[in-house]
Amino acid sequence: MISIDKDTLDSLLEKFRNEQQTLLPEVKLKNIFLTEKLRLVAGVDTAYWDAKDKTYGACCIVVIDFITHEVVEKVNSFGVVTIPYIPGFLAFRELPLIMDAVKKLTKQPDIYMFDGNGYLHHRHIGIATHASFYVDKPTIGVAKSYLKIKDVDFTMPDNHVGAYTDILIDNEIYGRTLRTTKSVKPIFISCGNWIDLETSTDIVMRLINKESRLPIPVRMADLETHVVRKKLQETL
DNA sequence: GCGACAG
DNA sequence: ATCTTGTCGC
Repeated sequence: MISIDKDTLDSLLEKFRNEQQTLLPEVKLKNIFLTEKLRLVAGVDTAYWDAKDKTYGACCIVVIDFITHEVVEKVNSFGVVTIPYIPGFLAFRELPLIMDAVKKLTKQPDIYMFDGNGYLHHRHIGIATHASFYVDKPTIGVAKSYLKIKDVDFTMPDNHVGAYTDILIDNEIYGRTLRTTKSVKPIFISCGNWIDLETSTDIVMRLINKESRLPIPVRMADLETHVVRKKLQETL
């Protein structure tokens, strides 16, 4: 339902590329925290629907206790979404609602996990990395499918929990596939910012249960967006 | 023109 | 992402 004329879209893309280029030098793939001290992990996801010739979005953030896996807090935001989905520019579509939700948090997460890529991006600024500069916390990218970069495919990991294969492009590790559940498609993990890939993988694996191949915070945020959307479709 | 395409 | 039921396999 989103329609933008070509010139407007082109100028937007130009602006988006510049912002990604500007942020790139600030990305640091080193931990700025101790895993042993992690307490609150946030999962972020967004759902969409069309109504009245407009596209709406609902963003949910679920904060989980890293040790007990208890839900510590849930917040959401919603509204009209005007930026279309463009592969490689997901952050520009989702960040507005994400930040509206972040502002409602009363607890401050130690780390955020996003539904999408981080460093595993043609310019290394996928949504997880991009969002880190706005939430000012370490982030991890967790994607359910692979967005091909420079025509490089990924190698399927072995069929056992914890198996992984790194995604090497131009002699650099962009991210990795990770088998979180046996006989289920792997997910794609990548650093967001201020964290390394080993730690990202470790944190994700420690938040997996038999309910889903996705880590608990992201899975719960995903489910929550569906609940919120249904409620809003009946109300609004 | 055709295929690809995080969410 | 979203539209959608049953069904094959571990």
